[in-house]
Amino acid sequence: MRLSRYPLMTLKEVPASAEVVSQQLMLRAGMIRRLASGLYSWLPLGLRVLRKVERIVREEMDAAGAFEMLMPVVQPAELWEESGRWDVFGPELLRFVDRHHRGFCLGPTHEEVITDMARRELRSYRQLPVTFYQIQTKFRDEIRPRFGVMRSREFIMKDAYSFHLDQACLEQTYQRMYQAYAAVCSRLGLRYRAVEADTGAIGGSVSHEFHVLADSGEDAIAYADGGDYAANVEMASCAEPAQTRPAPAAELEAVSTPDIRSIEAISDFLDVRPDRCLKTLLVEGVESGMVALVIRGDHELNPIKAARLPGVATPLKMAEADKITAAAGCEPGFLGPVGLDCPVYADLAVSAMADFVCGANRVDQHLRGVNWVRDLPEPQFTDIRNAVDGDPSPDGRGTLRIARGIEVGHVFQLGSKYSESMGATVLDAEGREQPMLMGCYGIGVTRLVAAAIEQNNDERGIVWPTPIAPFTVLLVPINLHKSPRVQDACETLYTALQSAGVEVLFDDRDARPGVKFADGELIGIPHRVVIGERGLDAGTVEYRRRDAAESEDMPLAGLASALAEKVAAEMDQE
RNA sequence: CGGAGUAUAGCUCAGCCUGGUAGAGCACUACGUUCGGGACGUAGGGGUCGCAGGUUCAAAUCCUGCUACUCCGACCA
Repeated sequence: MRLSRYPLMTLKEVPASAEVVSQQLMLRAGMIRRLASGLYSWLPLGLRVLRKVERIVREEMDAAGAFEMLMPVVQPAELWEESGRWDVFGPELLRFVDRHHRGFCLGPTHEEVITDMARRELRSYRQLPVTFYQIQTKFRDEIRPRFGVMRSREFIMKDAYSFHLDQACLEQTYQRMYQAYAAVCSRLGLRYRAVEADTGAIGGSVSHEFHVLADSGEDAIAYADGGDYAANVEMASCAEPAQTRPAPAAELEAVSTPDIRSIEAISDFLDVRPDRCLKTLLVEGVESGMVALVIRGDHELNPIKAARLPGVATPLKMAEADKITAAAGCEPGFLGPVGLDCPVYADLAVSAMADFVCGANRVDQHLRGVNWVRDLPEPQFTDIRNAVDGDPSPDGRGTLRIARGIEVGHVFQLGSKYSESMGATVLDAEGREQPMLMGCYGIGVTRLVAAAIEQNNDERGIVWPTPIAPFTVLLVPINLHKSPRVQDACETLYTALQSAGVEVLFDDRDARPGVKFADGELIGIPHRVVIGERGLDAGTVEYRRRDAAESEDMPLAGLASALAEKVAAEMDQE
């Protein structure tokens, strides 16, 4: 491609609205432009990358034995009513009516549509197992779209759905998909982790998320440094504390703590460490009442674990301030479990605490030297906190570390959730009707592009992994329009690279070299060749990898094939 | 949805407090000089100052309402 004819739309300045590097660089490199909140156009340069990611995903899906198809973006409301999700999905589902007043939605995912297809077309166990996938636009009316293409309302997803007669078969395909996802991530050149995950709105039992590691990631993941355990922090279970509870040593006493409401404040005020304090939270109960959740002062409540407790409303909802005052007789800052008239759950770590500090359920007062059994009955101890760095791994092997991740993929064993509600059955070998078991598997294709940038950039711009770079070789002439020798050498090399199948970008613009170098680095082309009079005298050109600090000379003779080899070697680096 | 903030040229922003004929840098057009790390000169084009109303002789500037966007808290590929 000749750059003089290519619509390269780079920006010198960072648009004010962009907050994460991937978004800044995608805008600056001219990959995307914003149309409205959470809606982006892909410019030619960005689309080249997107298509490459799609191609890799497609290849891995095909290799895993899945069949590509394409389903509509617009879906009829009836299907969603059948599965029961029309009422459950919430405002993220963009709904509308057509001219005949029939209800529709924009597909945020396609379980309903594929299950409808499956129940019509799959009648016999002999047709199973089978997996279908599509690479297609999804729409989710996110409350707050953020980070550019990373969390947009319209995005491209690869979604796959598998159908089975029995659990063993489902597990087999699940494993195969899991492997395919791992292959996609490594072919893309990404550092990633697969972790156990919550199933959320999609439903089902077993699920794993694939996270690209990046500090800007919205999720926290926990992984063992001495074993295989890895889970989303939402899911990571916490073991019972190793140490047993010491015997009470201090007297129970009430202390005046005027306007001291947070754990931090009370810890400073009384000079006790936060891990000697209790944090008491009131949440809505299943019926009108409330439930108290007690965790150690330095820990965080895990809302997913808490919502699973009997008697606690799902999803978890913190009690309103006025309800707390009515029930406990004080404001939220002074809550404690002593004398509280409602069910109390305390975290496992709390069971090992003695002589602790907690709120007195009276304004401006806390208790210190509090002990279970002696001062108040033991509550039910259970796991309700987030795992933290340094916790022992739940499987007993190694210590947990916490890292930030961008969720780029999610695989689920759905079981019969959709096939039962929508009547998707086949006849088994004995001629009996059986609901099919299903798996579903999603990859955020547009998000993968952003995640790749998030992980591969420097102060000058993007540093593309070769397999998804928009072009693989950048050809920069010096004084192209004045030197016939440079012009000849460039034209020859350009043609040779093209016939060697290399995606070469030839910067034949009438611009100064600095501009060309800056643009080339911004858009992240992995290999750069500079051709000038200087080198031609010696029969060499200057070569530099995008991620290298220094340039090196390469002989002009045989250059095209040497470069083609370099590129090919990096194309498939699993 | 709650809280905070912003809206002036294609982009980044100044001007607003203290009302008086719309500004800078970058980008764009033309010509010239320049040409190995985002050059320079000269000349240009481009704005109903988010929208609507009000106060005033006079509003980008003060007041009211609306809209859009951004940021902070509960969802997800």
